[in-house]
Amino acid sequence: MATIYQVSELAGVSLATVSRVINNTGRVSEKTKGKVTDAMEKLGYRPNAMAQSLASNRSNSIGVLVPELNGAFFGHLMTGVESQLRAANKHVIITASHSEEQREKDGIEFLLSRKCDALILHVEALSNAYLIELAKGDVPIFILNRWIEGLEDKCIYLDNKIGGYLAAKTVLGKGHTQIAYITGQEWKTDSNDRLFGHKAALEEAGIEFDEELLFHGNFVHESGSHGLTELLHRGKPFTALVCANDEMASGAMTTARKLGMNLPKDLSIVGFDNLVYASYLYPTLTTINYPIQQMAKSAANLVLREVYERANLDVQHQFTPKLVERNSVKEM
Amino acid sequence: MATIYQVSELAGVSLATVSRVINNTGRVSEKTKGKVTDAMEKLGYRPNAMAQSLASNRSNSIGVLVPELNGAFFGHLMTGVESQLRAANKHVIITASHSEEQREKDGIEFLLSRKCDALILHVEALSNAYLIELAKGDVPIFILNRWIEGLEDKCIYLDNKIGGYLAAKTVLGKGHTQIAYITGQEWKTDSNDRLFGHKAALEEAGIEFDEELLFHGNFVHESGSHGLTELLHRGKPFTALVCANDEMASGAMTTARKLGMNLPKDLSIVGFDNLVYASYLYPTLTTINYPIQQMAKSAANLVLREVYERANLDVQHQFTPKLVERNSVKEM
DNA sequence: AAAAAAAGTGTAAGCGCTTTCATGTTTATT
DNA sequence: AATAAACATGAAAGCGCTTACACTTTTTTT
Repeated sequence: MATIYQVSELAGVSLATVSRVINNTGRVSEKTKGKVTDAMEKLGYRPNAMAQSLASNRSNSIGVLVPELNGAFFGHLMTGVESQLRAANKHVIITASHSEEQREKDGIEFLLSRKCDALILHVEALSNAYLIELAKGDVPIFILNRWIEGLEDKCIYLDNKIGGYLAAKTVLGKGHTQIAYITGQEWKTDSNDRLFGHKAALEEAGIEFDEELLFHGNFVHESGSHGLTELLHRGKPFTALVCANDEMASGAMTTARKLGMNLPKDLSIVGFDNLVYASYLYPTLTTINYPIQQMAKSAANLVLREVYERANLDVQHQFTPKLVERNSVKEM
Repeated sequence: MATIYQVSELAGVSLATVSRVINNTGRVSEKTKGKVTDAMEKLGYRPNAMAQSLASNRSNSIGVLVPELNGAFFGHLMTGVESQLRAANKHVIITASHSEEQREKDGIEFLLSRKCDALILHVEALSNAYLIELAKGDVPIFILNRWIEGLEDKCIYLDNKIGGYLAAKTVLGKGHTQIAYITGQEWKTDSNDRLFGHKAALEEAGIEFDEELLFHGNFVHESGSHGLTELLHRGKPFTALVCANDEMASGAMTTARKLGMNLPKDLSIVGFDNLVYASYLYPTLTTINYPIQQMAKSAANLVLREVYERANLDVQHQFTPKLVERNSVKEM
């Protein structure tokens, strides 16, 4: 592999000049630039990213921490970040944390040791205090899908309350009044905000929220199944079920069918996230769209702007979810 | 950030000694090692990965190229690779190519410029010749989901022929004789192998393969929809439809339902891949399991063994798909 | 107890680049 | 034509680490 030294020799200029043309910094005459690019071409020269990083104290890499590498949701997140950053010739180092506090810490430590210029984090178990402390360090961090007081300008998040409100409104609007709800983990703000929105819509409609119609799930398919079974078992009637995410909604659908229910005739269901497969289900699932890819792009742009001083990048901090109406809610 | 120099000073030893304890190379007495680790601890020292790479000519990073970052299939691939490599304190740089030849080349070039120690590639558009040439370069490459003559020991792949055979056997075994087939792109070996297996099973059963019952899709949801519409339109009757992957199968299911068909009563369907959502569909989809995560782990182990000289790692080159029987195929 | 081998540690030369500062060369200004 | 400003280039000092080699000390062998 050719080095910058060989390029400089072939071009008949100094190292410094070659470096200038590589980075497009400082002044170089057109003529010299031509000689250098020719030499680079001829040698098939490719700068050594490690040496560049060491010398410039920039690694041009951005660490990304997500709970899982698989899963439709995080797939879109990664796609959004990677495509945007790659276009700027930066690269992403992705690692998974499985939503466990220790693994989230390890993941961050790992990315930090890799000398990332910035971190984009989708963390759930770590406390606000920890993140605020982390943000004081040398490496800028940006937080996806979470709002933290004091770190507002580092956060990109969705208004889950409105989402929860919209979901409830949908079934309410179709005349349902007996509405069950399957929520996610209590310690996740997403869960709480969605539930908060749900309750607000209920209250607005003059319907009292009934704890008996609430099941505490954990955002995975199975918990949607268990949830419906349990709710049915409690004996309190309901005509609609809103789930805090699509996965649980699909779990509930599977179980409903197993129990011989006819959907949406016997039960209306709405989800949250709008995963790809929401429209593959039967009936196709009415849900709340989570523009995660777009949000991830915003996060990438934020990094580009704050860390690499790129201009004219459009960054939006708060996003608003929208209803995606399909066929899983029937008119009463 | 503390440097190795400060550690050596605090510990009262030389740089070389500190380096030895960091890397666990060469000999260091227990006593000295203790002093060094204490000093590292006290300073919160974290080696600068860039400097290490530059000096050792090892980046400890492995490049991974996949068509998409989202999508259930590649999610599992990435999970398999990342978890295994991360455990070995290596890190992965993931980039997406969208199955286009130029972007696959660009992706590889990009990873190479990052000084990856090895590349794990899931490429589709690049020719065998190109890959064979690439393999001659300095950076070892490993190929996932493809078998290339001359690169056998760099490849980890699935026997798609058996998979196609199994899928056909399933419907055949239930008494179906009029079987339609939706295939993927002709230039993808996966498509061809699966179709090959399909035809073999048919032949074995004494059934002639009918071109009229074959639709050329492209592995995405919509093409399953179009496929079924078109096949139905041709007028040739069939009681079973086997699709070259689950995505197309789910597309076909959506359309079947839209046309008022009752599944699996009016049409039996089988897929391929066993994506997570295959069991969320209605009816739950009978399909062929693609152990991609396990295969990805094998690829990671292969890298660890070949590039980082780790021993005792279990590497399997060829995998055999298995049938996952669910409810989308009815007994004739 | 002397010789040989092994163990433990340090010195110093890079790895391939960026960047500051100095210097030489043009071009514009009066 | 003399002077100042702007432009173009090079020399050299690192960035934080690894590693070949040399050297000293300890242990083993005879």
